[in-house]
Amino acid sequence: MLEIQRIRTEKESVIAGLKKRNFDATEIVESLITVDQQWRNSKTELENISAELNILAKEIGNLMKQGKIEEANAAKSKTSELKEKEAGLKINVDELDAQIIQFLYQLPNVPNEIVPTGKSEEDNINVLEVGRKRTFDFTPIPHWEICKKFDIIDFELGVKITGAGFPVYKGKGAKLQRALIAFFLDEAEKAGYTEYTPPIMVNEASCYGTGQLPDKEGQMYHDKRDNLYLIPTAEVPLTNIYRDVILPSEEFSIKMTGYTPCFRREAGAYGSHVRGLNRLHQFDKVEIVRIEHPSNSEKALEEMVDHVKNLLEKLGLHYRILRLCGGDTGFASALTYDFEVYSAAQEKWLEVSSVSMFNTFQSSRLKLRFKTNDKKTQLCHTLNGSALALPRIVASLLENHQTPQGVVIPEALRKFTGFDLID
RNA sequence: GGAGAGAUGGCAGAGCGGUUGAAUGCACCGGUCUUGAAAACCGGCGUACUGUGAGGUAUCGGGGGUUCGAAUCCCUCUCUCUCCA
Repeated sequence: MLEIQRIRTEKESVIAGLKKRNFDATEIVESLITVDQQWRNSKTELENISAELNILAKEIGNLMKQGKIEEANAAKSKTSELKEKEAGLKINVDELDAQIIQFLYQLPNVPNEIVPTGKSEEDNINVLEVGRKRTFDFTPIPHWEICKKFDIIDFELGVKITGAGFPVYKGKGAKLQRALIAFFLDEAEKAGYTEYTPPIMVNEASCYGTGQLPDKEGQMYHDKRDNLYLIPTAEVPLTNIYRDVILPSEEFSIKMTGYTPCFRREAGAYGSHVRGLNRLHQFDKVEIVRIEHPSNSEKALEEMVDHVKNLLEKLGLHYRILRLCGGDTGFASALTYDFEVYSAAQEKWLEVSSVSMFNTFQSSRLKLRFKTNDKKTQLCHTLNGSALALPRIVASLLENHQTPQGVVIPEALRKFTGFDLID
C-alpha cells in the first residue's frame, strides 16, 4: 500500500504515475488528503484532552496519598466532561482512520518511470527475444495430446479425484516434475538464494502482508473453520518471514527461494486458453524472493531477470521478455517483466515467469524496515519472481522438444530425470 | 476433542491499581582506561503517530469494560506450551 505521507507530499506525481495504469486517482487522492487533514486535526484535539486527563489523574493520585480526600473528589468531578469529549473524539478518529485505510487499499502501486503507459497486453514492450521459432518437418501436436500419447499427465483422472485443473502426473511425467523442481532449486542456490520449505497454508495476517487480501479475496482457497488460506504462490509465506522485522543496518541483501505447490481458484477463467496445463488450480513453482535496500532494488531486479534468462536458455527454450505497461502491471508491482515462451503447437506465446519489483508497496503493509546509519527506520524494497512455474514450462518443453521419436529432454535436466527421451 | 498453564522491551525475567515506558541481567552502541584487546567503570539503548521545536499521545498478545487513574481487576477473542484421548 502507498504511504499516506507520500500522498501528502507527492500528490501530483502519484496521480500522474497512476495515470500510466489508466487509473484516475484524482478523486481518491483528494479525498485522502481531506480525510487525512481531518484525522490529524481530531487526533491532535484528542491527544490534548488525553494529556489533560493524564495530568488530572496524577494530581488526584497525589491528593489521595496526602489524604486530601475532599480536594481529590473535587478534581474528579472535573474529569467527567473531559472524558465524554475524549470518547466522542476517539470514535471520530477511529472512523477517519478506517476511511483512510479503505482509500489506501484502493490505490495500486505507482509504476516505475520506465513503465510504458497502456491499457492492455498490446501496450507491453518487447525488450528482448532470444532464439527463434522452431520449425517442424511434421505437424507438431499440443501438449495435452502429447501427455495422452505417452501417458504422462492424466487430466481426466484428476477430475475424478478432485476436479478440473488438478492433473495427475504419472511415470516420466511425475519424474519430470521432480527433476524440474530440483533443477530450479539448484540453480537458485548457485545464484545465492537460501532455500526454504515454508508452510503452504497461511493465516490472514500473512495474506494482508503481501497484498493477497483484501484485493484477491476470491482467488484463494480458504478454510473458514481455521481461517487459513492455501497459498497462491510461495511469495506469501517467504516474504512474510520478514513481516514486522527491522533489519539492524543498511547492509543487507536477502535472497530466498522455495518450492511449493500453489493453489488458485481462478474464478472467472474459462475457455480454450485454459486447456491442458495452461491454467491449473494446483501447480508447482519455485519462487525467488528478495528484500533489498531501496538503492539496490533495480539492480536486484536485473539480476533476477538474468537468472530466469539463464534457466530458459539451459532448457533450450525460445523466449521473449516483455516490460509490462501500466495497465497490465499487477496491482502491487511497480515494474514487471514477463517471460513468454512460444508454443509452436498452440501457435501462441505462453507466460512462464513474471518478475516484479514492489518498492515499498509490500513492505509498508509488512512493516518490513531497516535501520539507517543515522538510526532512523526506513522501509525496505521487496521483489519476487517465478523461477520457474512448472506447468507452462512442461507444456513448452513437450511441445517445442517433440520429435517423431518422442520428447527430447534438455541436457541440463538429464541428470535429474535419469532419462533423455519421453516415449 | 478434554484438562491445565501462559502471552511484558532484541533475549531472559520482575512488576499484580497511582511519580512504571516499565526493575534487574544478558546482548548491543558510545566513552574512560589500555600499545591493542579483555576486564572494570561511566553513559546510552523499543516502536508508531503527531508537532518547526520543547514536547504530546499511544503501545506490556488483539478487542471491550470497571476506575479520576490499568501491564496490574473483569469480560471476550486469538495464539503458544504441557498433559490426556
